[in-house]
Amino acid sequence: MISSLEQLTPLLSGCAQVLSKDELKAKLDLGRPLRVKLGVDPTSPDIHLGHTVGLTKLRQFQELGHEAILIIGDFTAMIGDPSGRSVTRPHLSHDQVMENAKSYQTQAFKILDPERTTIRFNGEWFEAMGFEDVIRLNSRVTLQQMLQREDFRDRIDRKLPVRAHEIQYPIMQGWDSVVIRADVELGGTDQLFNILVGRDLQHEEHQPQQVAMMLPILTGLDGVQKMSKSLGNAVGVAEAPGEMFGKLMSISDEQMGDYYRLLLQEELVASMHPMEAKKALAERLTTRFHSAAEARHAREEFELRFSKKNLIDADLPTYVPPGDLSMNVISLSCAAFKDVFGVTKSNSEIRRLVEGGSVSWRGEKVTDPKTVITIEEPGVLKLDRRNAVRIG
RNA sequence: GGGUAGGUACCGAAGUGGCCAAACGGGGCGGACUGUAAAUCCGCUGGCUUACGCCUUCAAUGGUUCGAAUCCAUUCCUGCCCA
Repeated sequence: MISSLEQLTPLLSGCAQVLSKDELKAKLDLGRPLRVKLGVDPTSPDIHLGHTVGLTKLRQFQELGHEAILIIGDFTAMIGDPSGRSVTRPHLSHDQVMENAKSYQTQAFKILDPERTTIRFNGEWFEAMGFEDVIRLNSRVTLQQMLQREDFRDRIDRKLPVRAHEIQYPIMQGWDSVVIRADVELGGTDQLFNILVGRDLQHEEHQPQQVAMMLPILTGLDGVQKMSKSLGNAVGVAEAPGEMFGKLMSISDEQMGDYYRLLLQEELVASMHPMEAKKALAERLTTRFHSAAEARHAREEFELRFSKKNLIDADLPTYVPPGDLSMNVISLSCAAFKDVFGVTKSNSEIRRLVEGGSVSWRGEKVTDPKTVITIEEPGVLKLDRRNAVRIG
């Protein structure tokens, strides 16, 4: 194992905050592999780029010879982390959670080294707890402590409900640290409070306290909010290469620096044209989760379709209408959306698209919803900003 | 348990008997412009219908009325104050 000082620099890079660096240094000086914890709640079946920030840091620890402990919060997922939320999360059933957990693991191993990863489900210890144990655990913290949290504060100020179970979340996350005797816990900056509760509980249990390592939060495609599947602004690691590339091309220039730093672990070259920088980013990330060839292809397709606006030569899905060769634009579009993209849109929705000038047939805009399209020979039907199909 | 203020579309928020599919703002979608960036401008934003129009929606259920998001009753939910 390389010296603690040599490890310290790469480990600290990219961190938003570390409590404390001295403690981390001291732990590294112990000369043994550290137990590094990262918790994820499988609230949806897919991991997105936001998750990969922490996973990548964890991978870095692994490469330096430390022990990665990935906590799958099968139990905590049912409660939902109130961090950064202004509303109570919906409950998930345990079955749903376990289903999600499965794909989470496989996707997490796109980044982590499976050989050197310990996976623990926190249901393992929480399910075994009786009410008495829960009460005893709760007696370790004060309500005032829990209410210090900004998101609770905020909700109280805004006169929104805060459910009693929500304040359990930090306690549970903290207890995970006690159970696995974590040396370090990784998390986004919004996890600060939860991670500190872990330290408190470890102290109560007469354990050495974990170091809190906070990574910056990756913003989603909207450029404002934290990347999250439920906000619909996420790029999933299992998404198709073309999807992934395209989504990454839609991030704002302001976000690019963060994306470079947090996902590629390097600095954005300021002199680069933003569009080129973005294409490079998209291609590299697509390569990471797919392959260089697929990423290359995604880029070429993107340039063809969106930069050159050449839909004719683009690699579009084909839709063959079942019977009629003459169809109303709306019916045709509706069927294409459904059969090709699996998206069900109402006729009204499609009429709006048509009237809004989004739909075109063989390069000609169709703005009259009454238009009947006659398919004499194959052609391209553009549906909206990003979707088009070849008909015939 | 008592008092009190509330529950309106994705969110915030008007509306308090007909002119309400419901103002306004945000968000979202589409268009123009572009680099699927930002900014700006324009349009759309319950469903069905070529259309006249019809249907479902203002926490839930029942009622009053020619007519209800609006009035009444009951129920459920939330905030605040008191105990």
